[in-house]
Amino acid sequence: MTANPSLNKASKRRSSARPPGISRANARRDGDATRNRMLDAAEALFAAHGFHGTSMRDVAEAMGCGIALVTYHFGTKDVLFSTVIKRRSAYMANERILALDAARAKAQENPVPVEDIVSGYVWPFVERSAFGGKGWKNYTLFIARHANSPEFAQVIDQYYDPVARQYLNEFARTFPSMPQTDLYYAFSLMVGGMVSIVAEPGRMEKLSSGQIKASDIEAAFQRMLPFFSAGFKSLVPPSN
Amino acid sequence: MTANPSLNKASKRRSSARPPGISRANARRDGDATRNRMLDAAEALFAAHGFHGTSMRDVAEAMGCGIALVTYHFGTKDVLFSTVIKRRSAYMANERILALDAARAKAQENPVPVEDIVSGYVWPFVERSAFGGKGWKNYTLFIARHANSPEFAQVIDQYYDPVARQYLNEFARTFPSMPQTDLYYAFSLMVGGMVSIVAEPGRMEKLSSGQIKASDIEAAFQRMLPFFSAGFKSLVPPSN
DNA sequence: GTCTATATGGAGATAGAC
DNA sequence: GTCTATCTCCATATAGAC
Repeated sequence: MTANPSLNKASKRRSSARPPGISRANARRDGDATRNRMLDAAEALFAAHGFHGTSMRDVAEAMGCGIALVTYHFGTKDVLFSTVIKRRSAYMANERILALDAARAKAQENPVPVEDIVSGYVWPFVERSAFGGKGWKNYTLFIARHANSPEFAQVIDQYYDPVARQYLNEFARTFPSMPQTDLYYAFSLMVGGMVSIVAEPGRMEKLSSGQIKASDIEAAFQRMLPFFSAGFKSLVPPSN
Repeated sequence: MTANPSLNKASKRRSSARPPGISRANARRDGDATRNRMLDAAEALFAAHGFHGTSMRDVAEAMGCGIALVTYHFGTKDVLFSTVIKRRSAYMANERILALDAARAKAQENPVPVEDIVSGYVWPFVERSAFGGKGWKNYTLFIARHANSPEFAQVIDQYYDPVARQYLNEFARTFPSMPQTDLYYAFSLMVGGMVSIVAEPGRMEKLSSGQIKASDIEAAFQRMLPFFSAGFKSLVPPSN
């Protein structure tokens, strides 16, 4: 539930760090730290305005540097975009796998309860959105914004499909009588609902005339868990 | 289930139509027909590449005309965008209201079954996506693509909120013991799932290794209906 | 690793002829 | 109602100095 170790290595000094005693502190700065700040800026801008609504200039301006530095570090806008996903997807994949392993261990020989499978997939996303700080919040908005666009979903799925397949397999073990197609539909409805509810905190507030606190995403999870679990169960064919 | 009467008025001649016997058939064409073809082109392009990924030039090129004609008819890109929504939202709103009225009449004094409320809201969207032809298909993709982006959702909601509120009220009558907030969460999960499943037909095919026919969106509805209905019921507080 | 300068093309919007 | 021409600005990406 804490920061991913694999993310921390990005803040370590590289072997090509400048020798001590160099006066131009701003000139030769640490490249990895710069790249990370650039990813933060791009992540926030992509989340707020989308891929096509964000320019390399916008990223450079948010960084307080020239555009050339952005292309120096990432080459093209597409690489910058996919690197934003790559940076955080490993952590989420890991959390989801850990949750699945724990659920399996708890269930022992029995089928894993659907609530535990749903929770294992949904909670890491919701938890990071609510408690992961500004960076993770931007990232979940980023994902929500691009998830329904095939051109971007293709890039996103590249990082999320392997874990999604493991979860689909676990759902299949819990619901052995359910057709594969129904499992895919249910899984898709779950993911679509999950990302949409994280997408726009202010939206539900408007519909509900301010009854929902935008920051209270954790409360949303307490509804998603029974909602999705019951949804899965509803597709179990009647056993004659 | 047929075309909305309010859409047909767009194809009527305006009083400023050209007098009979004019030779330049291509020059002074019918403005409303042109506007509609332009909306078709913009709708398809916005659906495929999003607002920021589509240029006025793209729309003009798809039309086979100059850019000036697009700005002549719609002024700005924002107006073109919102007009795309406006053109079809009235039909959908009407279908949903008719379905709600029918469900109420069927239930008489009793609470309307949750399945009928869910169906009344979801079916018109799914039905148009599957059977409404290329224009409606593009429109549902258009909605799915922009639904999770606050800047666009604001424009979309402007046309959909009134009917959404009526449905929320009906859900509240069916589930009188359910807190309002839970109703909003459930409604949001339903809408998020609905649009995401229509968003990318090819996506589930990939996850399912081709077991789902992309065109078979109606089959998706048969899963959505029990899934969402069970989801709503799962949030009913236990009655002591 | 970071900068300035630039190459090349596309963006939204308007003017005014027909 | 439609066209050509154009204004002004911004896009991505690169070259080369420091």
